Amino acid sequence: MADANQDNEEQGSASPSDTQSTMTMHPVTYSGMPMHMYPFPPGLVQPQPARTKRRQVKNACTNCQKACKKCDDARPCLRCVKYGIAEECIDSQRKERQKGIKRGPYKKRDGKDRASSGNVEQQIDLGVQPGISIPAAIAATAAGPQMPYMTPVGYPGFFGQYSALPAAKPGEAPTAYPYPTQYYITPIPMPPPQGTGQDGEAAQYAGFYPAITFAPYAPQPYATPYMMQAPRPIGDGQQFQQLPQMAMAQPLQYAAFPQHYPKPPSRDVPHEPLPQMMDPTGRREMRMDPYGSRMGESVAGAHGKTQ
DNA sequence: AGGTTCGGACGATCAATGTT
DNA sequence: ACATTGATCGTCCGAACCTA
Repeated sequence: MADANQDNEEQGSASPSDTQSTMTMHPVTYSGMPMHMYPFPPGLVQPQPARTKRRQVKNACTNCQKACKKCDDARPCLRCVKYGIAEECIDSQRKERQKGIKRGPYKKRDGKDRASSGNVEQQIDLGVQPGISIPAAIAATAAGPQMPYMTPVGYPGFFGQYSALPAAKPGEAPTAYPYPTQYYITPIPMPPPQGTGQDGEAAQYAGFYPAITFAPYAPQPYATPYMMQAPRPIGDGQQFQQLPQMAMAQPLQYAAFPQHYPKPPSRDVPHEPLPQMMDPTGRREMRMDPYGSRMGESVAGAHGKTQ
C-alpha cells in the first residue's frame, strides 16, 4: 500500500523501466525529496537499485510525535520552527522497555554477513550511497567528448535528511544552514592542453578534471545548474566562436541570523514577507524559504494513538 | 491549497538466548 | 564473553479527509 510507494520514492529503487519512461528517477534520494527532482544523466546512474533505509531520529519532539511527522535532532526541530512552536519543542519521553519476556527457539544463522551490511550503513552515513559511485561519477565527468552541447555542470549528489542542527538561540546564528544537506557533484573544468603529451602522444583533454567537488545546495535561483556553453558556429559553420566556458558559482553569502533564519509566521498571524537575500554579485535578489522542509504538514495532530 | 488525522510499514533498541 | 534473535516501542510516510 502506501509504504510501497514510500519505498520507491525514498529509497530510489524504482525499476529501470520507471526510470526510462519518466526520466524523473534520481539514484540518490533523501526523505521528502520531490519525485520529479533532478534526473541524472545515464552516465552517472548505476543500474543497481539503491536501497537506503529510512532514517529515524532517536527521539522525536512531542509535537512531531503527536503529529506522526518527521522530526530532527535539533531543538527546536525544523518542523516546530516552521510552525512557530519552537518553544514547545521538547523531547518526548520514552517508555521503559519491558523485561522478563520469554522468547521462543532461535532459528539457525542463514549465513548473512552482518558485518558487510554494516559497511553499507557506514557508506550511507558518509554520503557514499550505493546509487552512485564516486569512480563512476569521475569516469562520467572525465568523459569530455561525451558531454552534450549544454551540460549541467552541477548534478545533485548525496543527501542527508538534514544537517544536524543545534538549536539556535535568538540572536545567535545557527551553526549549520537550515537546509536539507544537498550537494552537487561538480566536475571541475580544466584549461585546454598546451603542447603534446608524453612520448609524442597527443595530450588528452578531458575537459574536466577527474575530480568531484561538492558544492552546497543553493536555494533558487542558484539551484539552477551552471551550464557549459558549446562553441557557437560562426558563418558557414566551419568556425566556432569561443565562449567563456563556465560561469563559476560565487560563494554563497548568507545574511546573519535571524535575518535568514527568522521565527516563522504563526498560523494566526498574517505572513510577513520572507527575508530578501542578496546575490553575491549584486545582480538580483533572492527569495528563499528559510525552512527547507516540505509543506503540507501539520503542526501537531491529536492522534489518539497510544504510543 | 494547505492543514489535520491516522493506519500501518518500517527502524531502533536491547533483553533473552545461543554459540564459542 | 560475544553473537544473534526477535519482541517491543518509536518514527514517520502518505492517503484521506478537513477547513479556510
